[in-house]
Amino acid sequence: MPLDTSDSELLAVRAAELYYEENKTQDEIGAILRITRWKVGRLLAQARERGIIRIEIVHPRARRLGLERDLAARFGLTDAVVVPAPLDDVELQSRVAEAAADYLVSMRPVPRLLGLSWGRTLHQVAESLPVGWSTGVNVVQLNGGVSLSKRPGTAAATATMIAQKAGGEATLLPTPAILERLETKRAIEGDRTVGGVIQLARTAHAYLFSAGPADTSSVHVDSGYLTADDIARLVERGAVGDVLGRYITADGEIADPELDARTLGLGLDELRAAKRSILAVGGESKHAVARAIVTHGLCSVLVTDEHTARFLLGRDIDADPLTDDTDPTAPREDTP
Amino acid sequence: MPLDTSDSELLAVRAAELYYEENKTQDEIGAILRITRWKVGRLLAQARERGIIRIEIVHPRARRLGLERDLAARFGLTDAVVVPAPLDDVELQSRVAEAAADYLVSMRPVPRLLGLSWGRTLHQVAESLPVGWSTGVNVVQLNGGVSLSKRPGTAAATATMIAQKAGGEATLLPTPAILERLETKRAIEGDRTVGGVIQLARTAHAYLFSAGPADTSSVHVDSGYLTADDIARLVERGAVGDVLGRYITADGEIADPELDARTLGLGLDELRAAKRSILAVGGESKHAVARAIVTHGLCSVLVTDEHTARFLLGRDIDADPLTDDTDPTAPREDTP
DNA sequence: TGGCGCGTTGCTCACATGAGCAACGGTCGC
DNA sequence: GCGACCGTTGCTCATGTGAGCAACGCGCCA
Repeated sequence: MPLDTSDSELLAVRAAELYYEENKTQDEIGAILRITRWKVGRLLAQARERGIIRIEIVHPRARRLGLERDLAARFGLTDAVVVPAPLDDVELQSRVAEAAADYLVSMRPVPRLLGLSWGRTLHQVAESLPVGWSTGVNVVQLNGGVSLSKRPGTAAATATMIAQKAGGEATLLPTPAILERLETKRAIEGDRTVGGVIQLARTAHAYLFSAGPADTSSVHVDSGYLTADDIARLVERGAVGDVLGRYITADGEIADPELDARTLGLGLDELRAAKRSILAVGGESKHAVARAIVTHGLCSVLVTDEHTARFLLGRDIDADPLTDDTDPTAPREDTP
Repeated sequence: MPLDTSDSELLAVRAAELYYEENKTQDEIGAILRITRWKVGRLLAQARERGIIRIEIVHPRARRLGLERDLAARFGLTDAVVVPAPLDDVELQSRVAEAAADYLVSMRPVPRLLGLSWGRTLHQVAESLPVGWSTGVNVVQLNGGVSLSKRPGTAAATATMIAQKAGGEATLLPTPAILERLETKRAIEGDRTVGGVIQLARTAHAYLFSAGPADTSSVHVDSGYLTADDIARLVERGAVGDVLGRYITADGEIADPELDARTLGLGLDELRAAKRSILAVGGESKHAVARAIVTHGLCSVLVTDEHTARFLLGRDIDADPLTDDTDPTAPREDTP
């Protein structure tokens, strides 16, 4: 039992109880504890510092502003959105998606043309967006997304849903994500319609995309573009995951240039050059690819979960959430 | 997704984050969220009401003032002390003991003579008391406590330790708790010394006692006064536990008058008549006996844990700790 | 169309609170 | 024993905040 602290600490606890649980004024507390109201104020300040008083915001849409600030500062992001991690992994995905949807809704200036990738996460974003989330926002797909096997058309559905809900038009890229032969890819690319879509994608005001892990749970394996063997080969080459269907290494480089050449859609450099590129990614399996993306400037806005955020910042699971330096030296833009 | 609430609720969450995590002023938050500062204040009030903002005092010596107030009101107690329940049961015991010690220290007017029972809990109370916790407080034992088997002398040690630490004298009752034969008990009681101690006990300014469950974990079984069979018989007669060595039923009556007649020490009626009788009891096994005591006026001050408190109030484990009606219609005495 | 009632909004004002400052008291080295 | 120093205390004052109130908009029904 720490004797030196117990004096003021116990008093601080009593003061905190009376202040926060009993809604008494500091003056009243002073009268009860027989100390001056200024001392009460100081005790409360101490209690807050020492973490005796824990204030938590319990809500599915809550965010972690401290982590957001840290992420933005560390990786030079325009913005970051961090949602508290729920226990459930499925819940986590949908919270990230919801947060991304919120971000889209409140984004200013409103992007007249939104470039869109596809995948599980983005489909959830589309579902989370309210009807009429904006007016006249058009959508263009950034990479091919005709599914070869299960769930045909989700890529197209995602894009059209987002556009529809904002009263806009969706321009689809109705091609495979990865072609078997380079010639085929070049030929399709050369097609005026397809070429036009990619050209249009380059003019988008904002990009919204996700990322996939380099493992067999990847949507590319699901869709039949890649086999488990292909993934294993990519991992050998250092791939950590994919962005717009392009597999990258931890260094942010293309893992397999040959494969990449057969991948249809916007290139990584074009993504990197974009002013507003929003990455929505959550879950432990995507930590590595998320790190590759943020450390190499492939996104300007990051929407993610608390665990991923801590991973990216180097302080893993633990780290007291209360020890967030509320130092206003790094003021950020408002993101209401 | 609740659409009607999301408007103000989401806004409230954002406001709460900025207010509690970022230490922004309501005015600043208003500027960020583009609402007036009054609306911010109202949103925060709403968030607090709805339990979106959870404020918790994380400290071993923390207390639950809301429950204390409720207990005092419900059972007509002079005072109540409720400590938050830790996961560990051993920890719980020592927290209750610590709280009882705190209560003793700050009790006003200082009792010049303190009547004392004995047991595991009270021994911990004695240990928790700081040296010099008061000046010149004498202690008198309330019931016999010579252990027949293990841990001889703890009863005496408890009393002397409490007295010593306050620079006072301890008057012991060096007799068995329960006698085998009624005649023996009467004979001992008739002894001038023993009779004098009991007489002295009747003049104590305050009583501090605990309670034991009516099961084989009872200190009476440990000490060899009762056998497991005895306990079983008592339970059959409706016993829920013991106070000052006397087993009582849920109705607050003596479970076995014959046994009780052989039990040495202060009687229950004398305890009930006392102005300041402090019961320190914690743990699930003692819920029943605690209820018997508080519902039948056998104590005027209750020191216990959160679970027991909720049990006594009828709202078991659950019950949102934030939904404590902070209605100041039942003002209580100060217990700094 | 015009009252009526209800919830919401922006305001005034009084009170609660935190920052900053001077005075105090205890401790240490000389 | 004496003065410098550091942490603590009680204060002033500016700012932050909540209660209470009038005005407003809105839906409802006559």
